[in-house]
Amino acid sequence: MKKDMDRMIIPKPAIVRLSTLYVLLENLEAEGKSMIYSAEIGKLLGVPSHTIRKDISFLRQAGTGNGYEITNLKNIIAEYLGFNKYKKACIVGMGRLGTVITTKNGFYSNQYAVVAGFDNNPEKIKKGRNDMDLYPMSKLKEVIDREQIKIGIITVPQSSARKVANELIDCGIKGIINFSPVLIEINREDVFIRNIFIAGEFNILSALISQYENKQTLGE
Amino acid sequence: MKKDMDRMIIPKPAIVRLSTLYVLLENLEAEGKSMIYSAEIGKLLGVPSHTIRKDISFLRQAGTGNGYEITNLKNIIAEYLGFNKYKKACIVGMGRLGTVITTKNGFYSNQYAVVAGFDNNPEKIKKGRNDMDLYPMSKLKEVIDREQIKIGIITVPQSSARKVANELIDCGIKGIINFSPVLIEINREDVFIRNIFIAGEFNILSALISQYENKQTLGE
DNA sequence: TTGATATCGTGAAAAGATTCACCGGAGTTG
DNA sequence: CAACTCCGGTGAATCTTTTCACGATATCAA
Repeated sequence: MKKDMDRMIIPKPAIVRLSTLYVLLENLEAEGKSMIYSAEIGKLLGVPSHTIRKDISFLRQAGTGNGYEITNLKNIIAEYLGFNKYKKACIVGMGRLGTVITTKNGFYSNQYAVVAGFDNNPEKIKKGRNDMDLYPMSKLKEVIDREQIKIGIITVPQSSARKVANELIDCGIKGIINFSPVLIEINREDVFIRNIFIAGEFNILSALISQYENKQTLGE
Repeated sequence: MKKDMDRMIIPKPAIVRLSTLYVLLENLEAEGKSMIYSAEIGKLLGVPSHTIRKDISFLRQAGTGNGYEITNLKNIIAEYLGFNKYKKACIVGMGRLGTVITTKNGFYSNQYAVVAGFDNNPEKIKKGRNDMDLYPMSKLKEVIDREQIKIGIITVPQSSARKVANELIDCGIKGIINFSPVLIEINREDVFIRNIFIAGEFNILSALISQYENKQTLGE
């Protein structure tokens, strides 16, 4: 029953899709649904059903041939992709955005826990409005080590984002979600950065829309 | 001097990179820098220099052979990708996240304007704390038509996200930035959705980190 | 002007991701 | 227990994207 033996490398886009699928399955499970078909998933995710089947087939252990059992599929994805390994995160920058993001109001899954918040403004770390512990920046390494945190969120202003990113990496953080509108230089293949770049999203949409329009015009 | 004639189709990932590059160039320009090399850009964006050169070469009109003039490159990208076409956006959901995102605190580029905010809670649209006009949901179509808005931001709770997305699309919106933690069904190729999915980002990082670790273990 | 150096631009090769098409197993029906 | 239908699984074909390698062009110094 070779499980780890032939664990192949999954295309990155497939990882991203499966990660999203996982959240979808969580939602469906909460709604009380128990089975789902590839075609249905595809519709919900906006991708063709064969893409879904292929993605799932990379896991090499899923279905029985007739639909997917939601809880089971969810667990297989979590296990295969290692979701259960790194559940703790910390956040640097307790301004308004940082506070909103980490408030348990449904904008982040309760599967993960943001266990520590940092800011170098003492005022910001006084307010006990959050569900997590707040610390000054000087405690960064201590807390990350103690809590074994591997994921960091950056919500500091532009000017200090890069510095903070480097500090996090030095403290052993392996994954960063960056909300600050600045690009972070990465030159280590063992650290992953997800830039959530609101200004960039506008540009991307703008470009996609007008590229689509051009295509239409050319085609006619 | 055929410009539009041989306008080729640019790979989507290249569009996304160029869109990000644009924001980088804005930053650099603001810092007073005037020239930049592909290697430098690559370092800042975390991609190899040849990828940058290739991306820029899709534009077919850029360099002189020795570095890029920042302002010029910026303008070429904007022109080619149509950034100057759709600058107006609206936002639905004036809760805390919606308010933070649209506050001019540096989290979104001043190149775009969120000109209207909607909410169906009359309380939320009373506070004059924002820089934009606020309306009840009933005015959606009227305002979108009048202002010729093509981009919409969704910051409503999970339960109504899908409904809101459909309403926006019905009103003629062509690009959506969705912050709600729910997947939106799209079955129109003329509407583009960018899901900013915080819970999903955690999963993705978690998966990338553990996939990396597996690779390391296998390789040794 | 000439040579040396640095950097871009791009066609072609390689790698990577998606789509296709068909096989086979699981339910279902009579 | 066939026969039929519906789906998932997956190798192979196709399509897309990235990487490579090298010719061409600009810059600078002497």
